[in-house]
Amino acid sequence: MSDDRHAHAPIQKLTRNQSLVLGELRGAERPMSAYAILDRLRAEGLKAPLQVYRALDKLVAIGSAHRLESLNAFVACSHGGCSDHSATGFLICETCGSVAEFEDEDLSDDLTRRGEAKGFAVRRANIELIGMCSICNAA
Amino acid sequence: MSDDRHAHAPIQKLTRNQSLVLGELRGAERPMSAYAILDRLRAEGLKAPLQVYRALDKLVAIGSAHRLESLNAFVACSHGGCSDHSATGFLICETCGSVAEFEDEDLSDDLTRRGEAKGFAVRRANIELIGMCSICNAA
DNA sequence: GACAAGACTGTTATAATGTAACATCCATAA
DNA sequence: TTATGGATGTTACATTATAACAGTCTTGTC
Repeated sequence: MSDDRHAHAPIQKLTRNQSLVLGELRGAERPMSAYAILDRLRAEGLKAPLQVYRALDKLVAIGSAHRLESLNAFVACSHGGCSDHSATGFLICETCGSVAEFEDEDLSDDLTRRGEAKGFAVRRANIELIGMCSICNAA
Repeated sequence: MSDDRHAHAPIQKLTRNQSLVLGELRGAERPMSAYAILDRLRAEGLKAPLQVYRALDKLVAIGSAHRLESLNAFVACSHGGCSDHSATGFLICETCGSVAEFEDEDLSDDLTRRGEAKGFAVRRANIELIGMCSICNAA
C-alpha cells in the first residue's frame, strides 16, 4: 500500500493519522488550526488534540507541512516536502487569509550570513511577511 | 509635545500599566510570556491577563516591544522604538533562550521586493532565526 | 518465527495562552 | 464643560498545547 509517488507525494510512508491530517491540510485553501483539523477528522474517528498534534509534529519534521507561527496554524508544504537547509518564507494575506509559500536559496544564505556575522549559527528560520495579496489588492 | 528622542526613551507617554509591563521586559534577560509578566506584576496590583495583554498590544503597536511569534513571548525593543518601515529580525538561541534583535534596511527592502514580485504588498515582517548564539557555541 | 527496540496510538486530565463583553474611569481637546 | 476616545478592572470563557501512562503496530535481527 501507499507506494504512490506523484508530484506531491511525501517522501516517507505515512501512518493513518498522519495521512488524514496531511489530507486535510492539502484540501484546505487556508491555514488550519490543529483543532479545526481535529473537528474535520472526528468523522474518521479522531477524538483528541494529541492525535492531531503528534501527526503535525511528524509532518512538520519531514517537511510535508509548515507551522505558521504568527497564526498558530498549519499548511501543507506546497512543494511536497521542504528540505530545511533552505529557508522557507510565507506571504500571509491579512484580508483573505490565504498563504503563499516561497523558497529561496539566496534569502536563506543571506539570513545565515547575517547570523554568522553576529556569531550565531542559524539552524532554521521563520519568515512570515504579512500584508495583502494581489487578488485582494485588486479588489 | 513629544519632542524627546533619546536613545531608549519611548516616543509616547505611557500609562501606568504600560510602564510596568515595559519595565519588566526591559529588566528581563529573556523573552517573557504575558503570564510571566503578570506574575511579576501582581505585587503592583495587576490581577488579570487582559491588563498585561492590553499593555503589550500598545507597546508592540508603538514599537517599544516586540512579539516573538515562535515563542509566544515578548521582548523590549533594544532600540527603544522600532519604526515598522524596516524589518526587524531576531536571533533566538535554542540553548540559552537569549534573543538578539537586528534591524536592517537592506533585508527589509529585499523582502518587500520579494513580495512585490508576487504582487504581494508587505505591511510587516516576522523574521526569526533559530539556532545557537556565540556564547553557547563556545561552550 | 521470536523477540527486542522504537515509533505510533488512544485516552484522560490539565497547562498555557489569549479574548469577549461590559461597566467605569480618566485625560484631552473643542 | 462636556463630549470623545483611550485606558482600566473584572468575570467568564475560548483557544492552543502538553503531561503522563498504558497499549499496539512495525521493523530489523537473530
